[in-house]
Amino acid sequence: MNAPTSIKEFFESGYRQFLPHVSIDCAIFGFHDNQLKVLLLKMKNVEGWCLPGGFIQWAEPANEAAQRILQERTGISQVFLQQYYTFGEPERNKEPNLKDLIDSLNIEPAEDNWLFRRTISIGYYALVEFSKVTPTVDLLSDECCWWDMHELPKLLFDHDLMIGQALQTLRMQLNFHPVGYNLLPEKFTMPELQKLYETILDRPLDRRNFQKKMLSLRILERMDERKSVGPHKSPYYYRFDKNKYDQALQAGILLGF
Amino acid sequence: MNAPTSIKEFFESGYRQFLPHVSIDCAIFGFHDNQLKVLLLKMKNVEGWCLPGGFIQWAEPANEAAQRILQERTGISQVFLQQYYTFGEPERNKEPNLKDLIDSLNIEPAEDNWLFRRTISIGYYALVEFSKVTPTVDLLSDECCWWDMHELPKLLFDHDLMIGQALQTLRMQLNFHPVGYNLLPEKFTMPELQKLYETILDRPLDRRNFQKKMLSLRILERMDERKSVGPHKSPYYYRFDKNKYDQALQAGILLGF
DNA sequence: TTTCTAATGTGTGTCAAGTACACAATAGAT
DNA sequence: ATCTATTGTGTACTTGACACACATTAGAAA
Repeated sequence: MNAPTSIKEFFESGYRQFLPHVSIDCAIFGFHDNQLKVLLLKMKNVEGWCLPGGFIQWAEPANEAAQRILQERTGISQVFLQQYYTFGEPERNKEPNLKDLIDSLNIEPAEDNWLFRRTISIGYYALVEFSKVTPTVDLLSDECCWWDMHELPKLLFDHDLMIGQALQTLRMQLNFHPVGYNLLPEKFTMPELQKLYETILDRPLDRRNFQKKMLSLRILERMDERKSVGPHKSPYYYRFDKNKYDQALQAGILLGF
Repeated sequence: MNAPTSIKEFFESGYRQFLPHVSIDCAIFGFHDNQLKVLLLKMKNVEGWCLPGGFIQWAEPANEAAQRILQERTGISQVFLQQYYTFGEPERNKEPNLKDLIDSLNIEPAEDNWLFRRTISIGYYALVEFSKVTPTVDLLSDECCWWDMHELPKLLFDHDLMIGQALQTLRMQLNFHPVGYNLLPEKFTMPELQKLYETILDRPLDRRNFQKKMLSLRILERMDERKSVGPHKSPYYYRFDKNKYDQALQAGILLGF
C-alpha cells in the first residue's frame, strides 16, 4: 500500500489505509552554523508552520510509522528516533481549522470527515546529521526547511508545545545518548562538539573540563588531521569509535553533562 | 455521560462515548509488607490478568481519562500519575482473542466490532498509598487485587511488557520524584523508607549512607514519636514536609539514589 | 534486676567526579 | 619577526558517593 497521491483521495479514503484518531509528529533536530535546527513544514494556504507528521498504517507498528515519516521528509533512515510523549488534549487539532486549507483546494469533505475529528498524536524526536538531509514537502505542504530553534516561526496546533517538550526531553536524555554521533558529521573538532552541547543545554561549558570529560568516556578517537580555522592553534579532528561506544554502553558509562 | 452499564451496551455503542483505537492502561504501584505491589484485574471467563485500563471519552483529555480510570479502580484521586510510554504494536491486543469472553456472555458482536480492531494504548504509572485503595472491579473483570511484583500471575496482551517498562521508568525517575511521599503513609520510619527504595531498585542500600542522603535533602521532618518494633532501639517517625519539598524542587535538588 | 541481642543513631576516612583556574603552544595576520 | 586568538594540557579545591566503626537502646531471656 502506497501513500495517497492526492489530497482529495487522502481526505476521502485515507482512513482505509490509516488508523484514524491517532497521528505521529516528529521533531527532527539538526545542527548547523553552531545552531540547533528543527525541520518544519509550511502548510499550503495556511499561515503557519508545523512538524513533519503523518498517520499509522493499519498493519504498521507506530515506531515504524515514525521511521517512515522521517524517511519521507528527510531521505534518511536508521537514525536516532525516540518516542517522548503522547499529546492527548481533545482540542489540540481543532485550531486552526483545516477547512480554510480545504476551501482553497476545491475539495469538499464532510463535517465529520475523519481528519476533522479528534486526533491524539504520538510525539517522536530525531537527531539527524544536517548535511545528509534533503528536506521534502508532503502532500499538504509547499515548503520544508530548517529553522533555528531560537527563531521559530508561527506554529500551528500545539506544535510549539511539542517542540518545547522534545527539547526538554533531549536535554534530560543528553547524558544517556551519543548526541554528537547523531548530530555531527563523521569527523568534528572538540570545539564543535562543545558548541553542540552548549546549544542544546543553552549554557556555557568550561572548555577544559568538557574536553577532559569527553575524552574520559573513551568513545572518541583523535585523528592525525587538524582543522584550519584561523590565525591560531588548529584543533584536532575527532570521530566516534563505534566499538568503544558499544563497550561504554555495555559498561553503563554515561555520556555528556 | 456516564460509564456504560452493561457489556452488551459497551460492545455495541461504546464508540459513541469513547474514542476508538486508543486506550489507556495504568500500572498502579503500592507498597505493603515490604513489597512492591501492582493492582491487577482478573478478566471474566478468561485465564489471565491485566492492568486497569479504559478508553478516553470524546471530549476528555487523555490525562484526565487516566485519572478517572485510576479513581474508578482504587477510589482515590489526586495521586502521582504519569504517562510513560505509548504502545503501538499492531498485534498487541489481538491475543488472546476476546471472543472467548464474549461467547461466555451471550452477546454477539460483529467481526469488525470497534473493540476488536487495532488499539494503541497510552501507558501511565501511578504511585498510591496502599492502605487508602479500595480495589474495585470493572465491567469486564470479576476480581481486582494487589499482586506482588515478584510473583505476578499470567498476564494478558502485552501487559507484562507494560509493567516491566513502568517499573523501569519508575527506577529511572526515582531520583526526581518524592516516591516516599506517594507510596508511604503520612508517618514512616527511616528503615521503612529505605526498604521502599531497596524494593524498587531491587538492590540493598547502605543504611547509614541512605539516612545521611535522605536527611541532606531537607525534605523530611523528624517527629518526637518513635515506633516500637522489637527488642532493640526504636526508630523515629518521619514525615514529608511539603513546604520544604517544594523549596527543594525549586532549588533543583534531586531526590533519592 | 541483670544480661543479652538485634536494630538504630551518629561519625569518620577514602576515593572519584565535578569545578575553577593557569600556562604553554601555535597558525595565520600584520 | 611580532602579535593575537584559540587550542592542548595540567593543577588545586570542593562535593558527593561509598565503605566502614562504634555507641545507644527496647524488649526478651536469664
